[in-house]
Amino acid sequence: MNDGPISRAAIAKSTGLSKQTVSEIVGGLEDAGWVRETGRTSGHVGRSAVNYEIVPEAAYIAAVDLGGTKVRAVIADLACSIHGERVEPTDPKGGVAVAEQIARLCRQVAEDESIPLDKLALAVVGAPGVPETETGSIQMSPNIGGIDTIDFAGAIRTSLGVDVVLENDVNLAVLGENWLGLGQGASNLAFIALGTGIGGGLILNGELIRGAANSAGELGFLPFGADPFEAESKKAGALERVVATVGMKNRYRELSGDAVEVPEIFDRAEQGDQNALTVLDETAKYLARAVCAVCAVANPEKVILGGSIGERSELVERVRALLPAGFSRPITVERSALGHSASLIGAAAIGLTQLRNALFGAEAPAGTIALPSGRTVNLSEAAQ
Amino acid sequence: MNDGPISRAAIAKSTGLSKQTVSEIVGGLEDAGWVRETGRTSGHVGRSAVNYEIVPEAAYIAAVDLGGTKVRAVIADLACSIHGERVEPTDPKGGVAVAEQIARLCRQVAEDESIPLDKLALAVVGAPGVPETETGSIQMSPNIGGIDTIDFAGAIRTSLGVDVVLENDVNLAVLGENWLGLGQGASNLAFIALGTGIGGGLILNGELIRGAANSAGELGFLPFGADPFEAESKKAGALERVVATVGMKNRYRELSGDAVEVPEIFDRAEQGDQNALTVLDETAKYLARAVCAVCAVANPEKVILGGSIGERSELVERVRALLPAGFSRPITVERSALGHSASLIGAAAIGLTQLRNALFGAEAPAGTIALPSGRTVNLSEAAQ
DNA sequence: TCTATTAGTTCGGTAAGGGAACGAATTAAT
DNA sequence: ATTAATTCGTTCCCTTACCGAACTAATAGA
Repeated sequence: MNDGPISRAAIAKSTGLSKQTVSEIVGGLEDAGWVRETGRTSGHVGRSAVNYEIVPEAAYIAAVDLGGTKVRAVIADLACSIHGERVEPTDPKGGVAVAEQIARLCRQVAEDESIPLDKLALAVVGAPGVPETETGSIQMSPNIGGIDTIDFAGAIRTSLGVDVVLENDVNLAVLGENWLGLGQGASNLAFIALGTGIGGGLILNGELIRGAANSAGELGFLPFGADPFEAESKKAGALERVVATVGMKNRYRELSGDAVEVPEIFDRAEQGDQNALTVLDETAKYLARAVCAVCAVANPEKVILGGSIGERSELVERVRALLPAGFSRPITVERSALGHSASLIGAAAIGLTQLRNALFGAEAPAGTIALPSGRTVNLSEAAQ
Repeated sequence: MNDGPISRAAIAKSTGLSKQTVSEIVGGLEDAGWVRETGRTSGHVGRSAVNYEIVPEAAYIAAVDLGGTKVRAVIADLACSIHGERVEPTDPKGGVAVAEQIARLCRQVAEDESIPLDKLALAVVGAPGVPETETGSIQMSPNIGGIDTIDFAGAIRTSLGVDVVLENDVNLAVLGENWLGLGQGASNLAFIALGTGIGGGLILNGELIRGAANSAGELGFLPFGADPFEAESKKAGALERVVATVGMKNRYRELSGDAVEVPEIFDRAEQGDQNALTVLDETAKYLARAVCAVCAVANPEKVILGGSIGERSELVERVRALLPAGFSRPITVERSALGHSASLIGAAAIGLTQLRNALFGAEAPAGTIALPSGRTVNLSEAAQ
């Protein structure tokens, strides 16, 4: 379904439904307040047509990106436009305190934008880790305390009064890129996020892949980098040990003796520091191998790199240069277009898809997005 | 849908359809000859019910397993029973000759079993390599000559006169294991076949994963084993170079000086040959890493090992022993229950699913199987 | 003003299925 | 043997979702 003013005749043409069926459906939606008239066509031969548009303020969803350091919340309307935004440092108390912080942020954004809370249909919360649907908790999320032992989704739900969906942030990122980023139209897409850790999000056959235990895309456990059968690798993941923040810092200290943060390593590399360049080269090599692994297993059309480290063009270019040597078929690698907003946009994608499927007929299976891509400019603009 | 004699009332209960709807549908199928009455229930309180069963001989599909050395063809009826089997060495002329061989084998099996050819609805052909839907050819299949440049599917189709579906053999194997093997009920399942090469088949979200270019599961290109960015790895695949038949033979020759075949290596290992044991240990380690890689990316519920090398319990046990050291969550690894028949059974699964969906309503998306698992004993028996 | 063209409605019809009532057949209890 | 309880299967009518054809309405351009 495409958005924007559209006449019933045009809907009939594009959907293949007959004119009177479309008239009936549109009539129903109009009576229910979901769509409204918005002027008429003119200019071409023949009778002018009445145009309809979705009533943006008919329903809203909240999209939340919960990170180890920051929480970010926005509200999106039915027409897929963003309204307002709030960012705060993540409450260090963790657990219920974070749940309440998220609920409060959503309420505040709604108030900022004069959106009545009862029009809020759903909140989608993205976070690092493995959300457990049964318990409502989030496992394996070391940077946010106490959310692995409580019904985190339930706590937000109780405080905010709307349904809550939890999803892994990298999974959301791949949905975001699929909707508004560089993966548009791809039904087989991978997103690899490299930052504090390394994680992957996968869309295959047009659907988000979560795996049997919601832990598909745990690329940190790819069996190379460090020795995969060593005790330390069992905890941290063989690849994650060497390729993510800690691994890069360690490696640079090994080479240079300096204990510096990752952005500093990038800066020094730019200034020609040989040790920093070595670290980047090595990291790129590992990242390239991770890309190869994902392609060997899943064969996506495109791999998008993101995360605070993975989105650095220094790395993306190095990876691009390495890949032709390692794989028989060419692999398309892109730098994330949405940056750190990919997850937030993905959260909006899930929420809006669910909402719109409920209204306009649920043709799409869960984990698939079918949203208009044209008019959602302000979401893309919100990206950076 | 479950098979076996079943009353209309029971169908109504299990499908949720109303009784009269079921009566209408069953009536239609009976008129068309797809189902028939088969006695009545008795024993419990209440009126006795008329039972219906599928008419097995109403339609058939052919399942073909095309390998580098042998072609195997069977025919399955609508009730999922196997009828007849023929095996032949693969025609070394390759190309059209093989297509005609397959068509002839199918005709012969049909004749053996007095099955009229016009009841044959479909032939599903599994082969190593990457089938191209657009051209009907099979790419990357070095052991069977000339099938990458012709319309192989079309050639079979022309000669046999029925629709032909080509599918990768490992993809079929995972479908086979999902239907009648050790992966029953799993909607996230992986099959890794290790033999001449190494390949993986993946079912995620209940659907077969083919990837963007039909080459998901090309595990030979996993970036470890040999140096992944070396020229040789680009052709053969870094992992395939060291883990499959040729790699094992080379490694054993390196260690011992003897150029022997793989089964001989296994025999010598059993007799305590230290070099042979080393080769097995190393191969197991690589295989375990491949399992880890698949689990890190796709997180299947279970990984099934097969192929002439991968199905050896010596390897399966070694892999099982290694895995707990390499992965945070336990990974379930099984030895293929269906052995070299997994692909054939998968081919039957695809064919029968397609056939039955066409008849009984196509609720299931492509790449999903929804077949009865109980009564298909003779297919499982045909396995070894 | 007339005409081609496009928009939208009215009217009837079809396919898939549901709900309720009811007759038919069967076992179990009296 | 009769009756009650239970289950099977049908009949009748309803709803939902859709389509096709004919028709009316509006508009640009000749």
